[in-house]
Amino acid sequence: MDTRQKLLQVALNLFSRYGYDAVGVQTIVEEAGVTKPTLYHYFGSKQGLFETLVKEKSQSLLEAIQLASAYHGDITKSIKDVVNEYFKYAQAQPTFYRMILSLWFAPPSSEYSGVVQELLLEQTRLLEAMFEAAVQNHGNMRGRHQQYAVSLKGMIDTYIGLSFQGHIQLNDNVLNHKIVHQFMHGIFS
Amino acid sequence: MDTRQKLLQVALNLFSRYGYDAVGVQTIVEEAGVTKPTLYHYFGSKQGLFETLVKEKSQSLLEAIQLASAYHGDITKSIKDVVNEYFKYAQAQPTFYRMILSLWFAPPSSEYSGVVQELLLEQTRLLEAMFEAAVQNHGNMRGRHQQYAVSLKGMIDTYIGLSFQGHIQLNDNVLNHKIVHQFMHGIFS
DNA sequence: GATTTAATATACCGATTGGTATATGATTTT
DNA sequence: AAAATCATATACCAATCGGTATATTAAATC
Repeated sequence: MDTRQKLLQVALNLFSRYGYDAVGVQTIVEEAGVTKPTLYHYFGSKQGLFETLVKEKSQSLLEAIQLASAYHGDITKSIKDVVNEYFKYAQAQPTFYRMILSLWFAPPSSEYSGVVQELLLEQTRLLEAMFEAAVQNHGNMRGRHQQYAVSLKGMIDTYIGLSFQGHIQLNDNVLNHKIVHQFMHGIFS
Repeated sequence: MDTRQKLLQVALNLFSRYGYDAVGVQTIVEEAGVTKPTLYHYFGSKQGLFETLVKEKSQSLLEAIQLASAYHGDITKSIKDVVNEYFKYAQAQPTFYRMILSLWFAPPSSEYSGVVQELLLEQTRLLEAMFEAAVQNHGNMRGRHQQYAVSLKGMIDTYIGLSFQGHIQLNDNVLNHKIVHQFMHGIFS
């Protein structure tokens, strides 16, 4: 692995395990087997390292959600696909997803909040677009895209969080079906 | 206000606004108008200050949930009361609740994680007891107390989080009713 | 009134923080 | 082959970190 990738990987592990603020630049470069100027050469700052990390790691998630959230006349199927992709990603990248979850409600003033909020916003946009497209067949959903998007996302993250704490397993088709069913029921009742 | 209370109040505001790690002891004592030995006299350490803060601030929430979660033959009503109390508390103590939310998924190694997890555990215990008591009238719930408890908590926190970000308003009886309805539907379907 | 205890301040500790000025090989471009 | 750029290291910076040894004042206890 080249130095740049090594730094990103080490940073992810450390940030995830101890938190962004608790990990010093010195620790990162030591574990990566390089020195500080190397890190600053690639990323400019600790914050720049974090931003690069989040953007590169989240790319595949955003692409997957974009595909899954396409609306083809069956909103229930789209939601199911979306939930599936989230669960798949959370299982494939648990360290990263855990880190993002832990920063969900981070204080807006913190230097890492901006990137995380941006990532969240992009996800919300994709989900909103899905609900917006479904309005043609479900008139009662009109004007509530954002609310649906954020509450679906909240529901998904809740279950992913529960899986991280060992309460449930995401590898469960029945669970997926129940979640979607529960969510749809919340919409149409 | 006496010095001790002042320190706790200042610490809460700073922790909530900038995050635990990002706030130095020096900043806290300056804003409180005292010096470091005073803080260490009362709380022993930065961590001790945080623990005291969490325990004192969460006491009223735990008491309210304990009362609301009592089971008197109508599980739907109990859940509704619980949700109500959570929403009331989150509105009364938004700064504190936001701080706790931001530490929900904090790395277990961090020095503040222990207290937060303990608080979460106490809440889960109360909710579990509620579902456990309801088993006599709802046999299909047997053996799932913990899962119900954590998912109800997750749902509540999701909505509280959404309100903090301006997406919804907790001051809405209809919302409360819908949440409980949605949750019950998830249980019995 | 004397003694103890609680509450506060001054001044300091070593360690660590994020970040950089400067230099040196290594690689690429011209 | 020369010049320029990239990638890395040594050695350092001021500032801040959490925490404390010591002293002093104020309040409570005897």
